[in-house]
Amino acid sequence: MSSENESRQRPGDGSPGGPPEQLALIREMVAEAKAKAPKAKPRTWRGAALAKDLPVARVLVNKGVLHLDQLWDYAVPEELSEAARPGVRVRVRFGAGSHHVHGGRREGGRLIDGFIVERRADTDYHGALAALAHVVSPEVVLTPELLALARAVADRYAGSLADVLQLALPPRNARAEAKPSPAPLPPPPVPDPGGWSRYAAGPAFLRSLAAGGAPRAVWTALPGPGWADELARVIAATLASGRGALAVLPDGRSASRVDAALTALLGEGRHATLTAESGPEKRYRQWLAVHRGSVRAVIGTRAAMFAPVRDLGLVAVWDDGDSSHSDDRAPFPHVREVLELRSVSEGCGFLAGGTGCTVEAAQLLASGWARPLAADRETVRACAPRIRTVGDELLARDEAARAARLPSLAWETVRDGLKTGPVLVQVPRRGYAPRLACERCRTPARCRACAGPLEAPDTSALQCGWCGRPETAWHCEECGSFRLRAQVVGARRTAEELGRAFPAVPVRTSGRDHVLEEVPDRPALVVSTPGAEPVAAGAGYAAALLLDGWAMLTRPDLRAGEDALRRWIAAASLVRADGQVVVVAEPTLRPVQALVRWDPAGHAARELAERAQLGFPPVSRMAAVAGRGEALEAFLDAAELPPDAEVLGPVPLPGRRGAPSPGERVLIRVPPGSGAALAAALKAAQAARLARGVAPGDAIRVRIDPPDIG
DNA sequence: AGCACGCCGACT
DNA sequence: GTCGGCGTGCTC
Repeated sequence: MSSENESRQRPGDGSPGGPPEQLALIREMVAEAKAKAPKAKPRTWRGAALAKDLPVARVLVNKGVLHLDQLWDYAVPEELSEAARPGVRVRVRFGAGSHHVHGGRREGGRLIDGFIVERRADTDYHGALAALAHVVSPEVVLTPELLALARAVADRYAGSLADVLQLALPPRNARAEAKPSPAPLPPPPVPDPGGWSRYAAGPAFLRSLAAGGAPRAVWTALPGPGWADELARVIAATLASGRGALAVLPDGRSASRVDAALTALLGEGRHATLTAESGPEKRYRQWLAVHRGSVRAVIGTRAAMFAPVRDLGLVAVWDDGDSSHSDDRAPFPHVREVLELRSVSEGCGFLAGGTGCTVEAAQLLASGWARPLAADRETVRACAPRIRTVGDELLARDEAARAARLPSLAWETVRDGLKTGPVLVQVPRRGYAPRLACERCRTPARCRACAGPLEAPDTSALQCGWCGRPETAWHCEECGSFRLRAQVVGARRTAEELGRAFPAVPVRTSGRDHVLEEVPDRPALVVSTPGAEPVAAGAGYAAALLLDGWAMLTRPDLRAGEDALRRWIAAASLVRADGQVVVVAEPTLRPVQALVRWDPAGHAARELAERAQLGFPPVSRMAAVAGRGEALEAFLDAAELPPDAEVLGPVPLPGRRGAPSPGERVLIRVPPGSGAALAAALKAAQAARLARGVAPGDAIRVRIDPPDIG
């Protein structure tokens, strides 16, 4: 015993003469001995006045570590009984501490945050309970709905409940909490369908929401700026039923468009915007206004997917293919998946909308879980600009074009477009890593064993990026060619040269570092990377040029085709209906053809069928498990994976220059229906491993639905 | 992860 | 006998 313990001796202990360390030790040993005996009744340490009613609080401690992912019982002192309601934030002592008896309380461990989940009469714990240290605030923030959602998300992603709650609940702010939230406004009237009358099933979807129904749909939005107003109308229709609504958008720009549309439709005060841009106090104030029910509708970016909207009638996600819908913190939940869970557990409507269509959304349609909201072909043709393609073989043959690095059709389109308005030029971002593909027909080179992407770690050898199997005799399955190619052209330079070619016209750029919101309806060249395209004032761009399709299509990613199409469609949607679009990409490729026909949903459906056949996500569920060799091997041996799980790899992970090797990675794939079992097995294995304690260098990283499958 | 426990070797 | 090494196990 140290002298520190001496100073902690209880004042007025009644044994002033005894050696304090030894007395403390004896007391502690007695207490521990008692603690070991099984007991039915809750006990706390002598001297603590226990709450008369329900003296046990089941607490979720705010520690993300998986092996502590469980509830802990604490004694409720009488003076905290009133405030210690289920759902409030508390502080508790947690951790193997010096178990001194002090003032009749057990002390030790550090004070950490937690939430009361339940009040109970008794405990299953065979030991003396520590007491709640204090109730942080009387605000009931962890509602049963939110707890159930967080649990479902934690299970889905093999993560801990505490980690999910960290994403779901903004940090408390006392000042925001002290202010009362305004009284809620009465439900607004049912809106008229507006642009929804362009979709066969649109008006019925609105009517169902307004009548209290829970319809589920995948919405392939028509090109043009109408989508924000249409999204506002489904929210208004849901509010009209007396229920709440939630819409999640990929970025602040798109969120503010819907915000403006909803304000135009319903005025201020009926909705809150939850985006990362607000500071902590405002953020918590907005969250509280939603939680307290004074605001029934939420528009926000991905953290808003957990927004505690009262009596939820509709959840909506816009552009679910955008990568920012995937959270970047453990356990990496995806907005669309979380909203699906909410739709089921809270019995509300669901809408996944976008000008494009993801394979996951196509799966919701294919399974019958959601219905399509799409315009007929004639309407699509009337709203979409004309799309033409220039293959780069043609580019290669066209001498003049090669000199200017631009095919003549593209040149003419830009020149003609600039006569009447702005012209958008979309160029891929730097750092796009192309994958290997057939030199002749551009079919991606895949492993013959598992259909993973082939990679060339050095110039001589080919191997599979998933299972590591070397490939020594590749030939193209499609055309029989034996030659591969991988190449990215200097896209930015092309755009610069384009600017020089039209010296009389201003060139504006929009990219990741500075994103333009809008450009005026005047002739200008607007060079933008995908996702950063400014909206053109008025009816839209006169023309668009989509450059370096090859680079977009050959990224080493399962989603390359889907993603390229999504980005092309998004850019082409900003072009007015009588405008022209030229895409520089091989016209026989499926995403290119889908763009020309303006058929993103058809493309996604075909992609889905193909992935089902090849055993790819989202038809199969995949998990990535990464770590250092021996640790990874031990983890996989210990994990009780479902019998139908297939382990691909391991393959070495690409290391950062100068950093120690990140180890190796396996992909684990299970057929439909075994996803939950896989997540559970990985979570259990991880928990068991962490409970034993491992060196930091031996950490195993588990990720369900890894985003970067080659 | 912490942090304290326990059971072994060198010291006043 | 006592101080302290870090192996191992628990945290309501």
